[in-house]
Amino acid sequence: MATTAATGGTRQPARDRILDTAFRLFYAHGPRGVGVDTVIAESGVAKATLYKHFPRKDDLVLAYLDKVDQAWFGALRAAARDAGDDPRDQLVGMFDALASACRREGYHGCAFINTAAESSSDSAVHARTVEHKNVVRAWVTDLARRAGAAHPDRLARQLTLLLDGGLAAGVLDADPGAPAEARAAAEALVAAACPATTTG
Amino acid sequence: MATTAATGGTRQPARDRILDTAFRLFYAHGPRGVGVDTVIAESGVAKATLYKHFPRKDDLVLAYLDKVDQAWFGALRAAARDAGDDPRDQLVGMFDALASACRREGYHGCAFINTAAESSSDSAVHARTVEHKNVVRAWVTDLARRAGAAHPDRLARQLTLLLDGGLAAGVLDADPGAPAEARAAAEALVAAACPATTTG
DNA sequence: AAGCTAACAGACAGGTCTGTCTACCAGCAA
DNA sequence: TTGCTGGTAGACAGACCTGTCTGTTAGCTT
Repeated sequence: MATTAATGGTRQPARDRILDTAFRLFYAHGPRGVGVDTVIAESGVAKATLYKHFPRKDDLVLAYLDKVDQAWFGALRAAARDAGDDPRDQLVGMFDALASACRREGYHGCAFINTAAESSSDSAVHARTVEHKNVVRAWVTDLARRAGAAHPDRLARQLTLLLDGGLAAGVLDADPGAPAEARAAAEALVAAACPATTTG
Repeated sequence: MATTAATGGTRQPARDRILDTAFRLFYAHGPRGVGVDTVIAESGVAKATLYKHFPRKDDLVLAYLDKVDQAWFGALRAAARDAGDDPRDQLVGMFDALASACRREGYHGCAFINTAAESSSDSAVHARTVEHKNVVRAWVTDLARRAGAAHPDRLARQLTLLLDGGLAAGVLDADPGAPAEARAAAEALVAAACPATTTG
């Protein structure tokens, strides 16, 4: 009857179980749509334990956003890396991360945008969202610079607009038209902004 | 002390007052972030009156979305019309509606995306959002066809992606970089997709 | 064996939410 | 006068929310 061995062996630490559960529930219903009690019940944790690791619900929400940041930014970099060595291909290749995200069961759009939508503009959530988007855009800008874009910051802005638009549109229809067209548009914009130097 | 003449003359009908208040509050905080009691207090209406016109809160939310649809779609068409007679200019000109929306005090992103984010995928809100986006995209597709685009549906998809991306990004930074760059990207995509026939 | 840490279990307070209900009132038409 | 329509005012039920608190237990270290 030992609780820590109930599932047969070493269980995940309580903090990880809380965060994993919050990640799943918050993404599906929005942080405001999930009560702390539900997180507690589904993660099999005591209330005091949750409030020990995350004194306010907002702390849990921020930790959730950090987890999302790692996952999404990681997926973007992986997709770019898989596209080859040419930075121009990488700029287009990162849209593969968008396509596979939209395909995923239970896809519900950009967690940052969704969470920021239910928060005021001076909240910590809003600030964290701005920061996330800036980090991603800075990375894309660097890629655009290495791709030889005339105005790397402008190209990066355009591509991240397409990315955000694709994240939003991916919720609304099941057909993969949006991500595919986002990638096509990115190809056109990259081609127009980056003079081809290596191949004709 | 006559209540109907308290503001000095004929007051707006109760239904309009409710809807106007809901529009303002729902957009600012999200429907889930605004209680029915707040709408009642701020619109100066009795609870029974609100529930007479909108039996469920969800009915009020849908009416709110319809109001948003009229406003936003109307602004898009007006911006396109103001851009001149050439459909290619109109495709780019509609991005002026995005820019002025983002500039507006209290801008908080796309009401449809924000509301859908806090609703489940089988909700009426979700369906209404899909419908709205489809109507707008159909209109853009028609514009693209008249602009002589090789693939009007593809161009329309790309442009609406930029539009949605711009709506999302406009919440996050105050500087007008996003809408301006969305317009610039639209120009490039339109130019690439529509062969110039009238001018050289 | 003793003590510490981390977790479990769950009651509780105080507030907010939606939606229903009773009771009253003003204006208008028959 | 009578009755209808549309509105006001606000109590109420029942559920749910966050956050606090008391008490217990398992495992590790010394």
